[in-house]
Amino acid sequence: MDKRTGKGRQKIEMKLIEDNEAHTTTLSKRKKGLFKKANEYSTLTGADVGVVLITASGKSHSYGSISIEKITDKFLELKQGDRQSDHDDVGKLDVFETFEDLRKEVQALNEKEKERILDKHKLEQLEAIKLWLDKIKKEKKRSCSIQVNQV
Amino acid sequence: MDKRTGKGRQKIEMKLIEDNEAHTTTLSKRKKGLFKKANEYSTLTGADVGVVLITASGKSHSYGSISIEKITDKFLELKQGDRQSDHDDVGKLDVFETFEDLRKEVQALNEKEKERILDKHKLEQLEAIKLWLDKIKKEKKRSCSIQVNQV
DNA sequence: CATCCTATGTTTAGCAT
DNA sequence: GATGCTAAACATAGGAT
Repeated sequence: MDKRTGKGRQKIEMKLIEDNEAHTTTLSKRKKGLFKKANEYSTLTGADVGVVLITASGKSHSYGSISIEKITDKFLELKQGDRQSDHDDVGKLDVFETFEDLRKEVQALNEKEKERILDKHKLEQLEAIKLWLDKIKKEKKRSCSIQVNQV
Repeated sequence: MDKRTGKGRQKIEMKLIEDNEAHTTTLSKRKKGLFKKANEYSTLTGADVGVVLITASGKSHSYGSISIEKITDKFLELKQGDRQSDHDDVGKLDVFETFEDLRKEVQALNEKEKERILDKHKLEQLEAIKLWLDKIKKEKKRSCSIQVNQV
């Protein structure tokens, strides 16, 4: 057979694709590629890396540079004892820090002078929540995923 | 400077590299790329995907993706104020208990510049990571079969 | 530190086995 | 399903800003 008939990689739409037979291979390849990237990152940096996939059908698959249990334990441990929040040295979004900040602010609002503390900054934050909710309401379709970059 | 002097991507050895300044950017890029792959996989398959990195220095970074429906459901559920629920992490209930009250005040002051400080992205991240953690906890509770590939 | 750029290494969509 | 192939899409090392 002519080996030159390959069409080469095609661009695909970044949205939910049916897990039909035609796509099964592609998805399998991507999972493999994802785990490979995780492994490479671990190798290059020496970091412990864990990847967990929970499929729509409820099956879970994971990759761990050590065991995924150890990864999750470590992670939860870090989160639990995390008050100092010094887990971000590459400028990524610190979700927990953000959350803690937000929570503290809200508690402060509850206990103290709401009007005073409810300054422009916090208003904008809350406004963002509102905007997000509105946005979600509009987006009825799934195919969207949420990203998290944490500490 | 001549823009055409770029050397292009070079092949690197797949081994631990020192996290010196020269490599910091590269590693940061790889982390970003890894998370992007995870996001793409989630988008294409609809699976929930979580990635955790724990660096040698003990700092953690993570990515998580969850379907927009789950995010929405969870968020609305939290908004309703289920105090008895066990998804008890870092006091998020406090946040949502006061959310409605605060939101009203926000609405009253609706004419502020909207997207500047805490963008909705961060909140999405916040919710997603917490949901993922909840999911992991549940998995651990049920002793659900998480497949592990040790390397 | 983030981001842009280039050139090139790597991944992978679509087919076929 | 896994593997092999091609070629286009994509990721990224090195360097500059």
